[in-house]
Amino acid sequence: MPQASTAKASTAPLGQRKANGSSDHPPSAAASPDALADIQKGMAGIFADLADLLGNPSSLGSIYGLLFATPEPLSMDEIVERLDISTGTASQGLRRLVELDAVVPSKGDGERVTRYSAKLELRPFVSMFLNQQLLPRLGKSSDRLADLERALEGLSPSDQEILRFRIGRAAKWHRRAGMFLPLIQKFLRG
Amino acid sequence: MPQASTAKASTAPLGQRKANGSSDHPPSAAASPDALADIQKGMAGIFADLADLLGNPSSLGSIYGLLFATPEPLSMDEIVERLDISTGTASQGLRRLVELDAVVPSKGDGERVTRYSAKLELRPFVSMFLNQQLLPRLGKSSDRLADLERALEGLSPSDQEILRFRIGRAAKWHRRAGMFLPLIQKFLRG
DNA sequence: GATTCATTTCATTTTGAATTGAAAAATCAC
DNA sequence: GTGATTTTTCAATTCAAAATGAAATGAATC
Repeated sequence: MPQASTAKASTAPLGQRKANGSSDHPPSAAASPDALADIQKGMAGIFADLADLLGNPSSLGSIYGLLFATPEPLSMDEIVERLDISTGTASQGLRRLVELDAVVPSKGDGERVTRYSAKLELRPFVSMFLNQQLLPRLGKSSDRLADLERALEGLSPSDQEILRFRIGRAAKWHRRAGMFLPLIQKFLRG
Repeated sequence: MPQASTAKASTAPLGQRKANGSSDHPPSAAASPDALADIQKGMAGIFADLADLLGNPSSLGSIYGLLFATPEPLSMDEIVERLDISTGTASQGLRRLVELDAVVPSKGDGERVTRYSAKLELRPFVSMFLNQQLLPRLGKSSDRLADLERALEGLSPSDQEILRFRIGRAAKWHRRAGMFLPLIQKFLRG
């Protein structure tokens, strides 16, 4: 993975947060010059890893993580700047996240730019994986196993017995996995 | 899971992703010149995809699939030949599979070569993923979330409130995931 | 010990998904 | 409409992971 990930003290593209000047933060301990930026970076990193784990480009996760940790909606430009990614990556990533219903675009009144904010349920992020990666693949594998079962006929009787048992085992496991997925989905929901 | 490979059509050195060897329809009678080889190829392909899905090199799956569909143990050379992979890949893949307890090596009497056969439970293959990919990563993310929670103190009160809520949400989800994993493990076992 | 074959190691190469970036297209203000 | 700005598209590039293959190592036999 090129960049993103591994939250660290950064190479600084995070930079400024508008408004806020510097006047008000009376709470107890003051930490970084810009604690919010640090948190945003951290979240971007965490979600980048998650995306990667689920087989998605980590940039998807970075963008979502940034939005997740940002109170007000951000424009694509701001995202590009803060994450130090290209416009292409941002554009495609945002499109995908909107499709997944993990991020919401909004265009305020006479505004020219579209701004994006994260939906706060994490489910879309995971469901996306289950529905778009796991399910289709399991389905395809099951079909292929069925094909193999049919191909058994061409074998010698002894091989046929052995292989029938083994293919059956694999098929059974697939079925089992296919039954658990919806269960997991339900669990995520509740 | 690192990559999402989405089965390729061309340049397919590893386990034949598509069944269709050359003549694949005679539903009842003997079809291919070597039906066993076809089934082995098919299994290699299926497990290659599974390995890929779980974030492992697909060669791991190819090897396991081949062994799974082979009645008698195979030597490394035979594996190299049948899957058309390099000795290096075979050596490392076998080592890993043995570590995972998914494959068993054996050296018969005065034999010179080590032969390998697949354990028929599929669990090791999946547990490996859960234990080596998911669990460690979730653990790391949880730690990082805890760090972020601590960093909240540097924020303005309003941001602090918003972010505390959001980080809490992410943390809650992590905890939830952490609880489900063992449950899934148990399910796989039963 | 010397020989032969099996296996591991690891520097190099390949591969392919992710990313870039600049040009094209779309969108909006006026 | 024109001009200015935002967004999308996509060929080219990048880069990390996977695979290669040959040399080094190990193991068994005589």
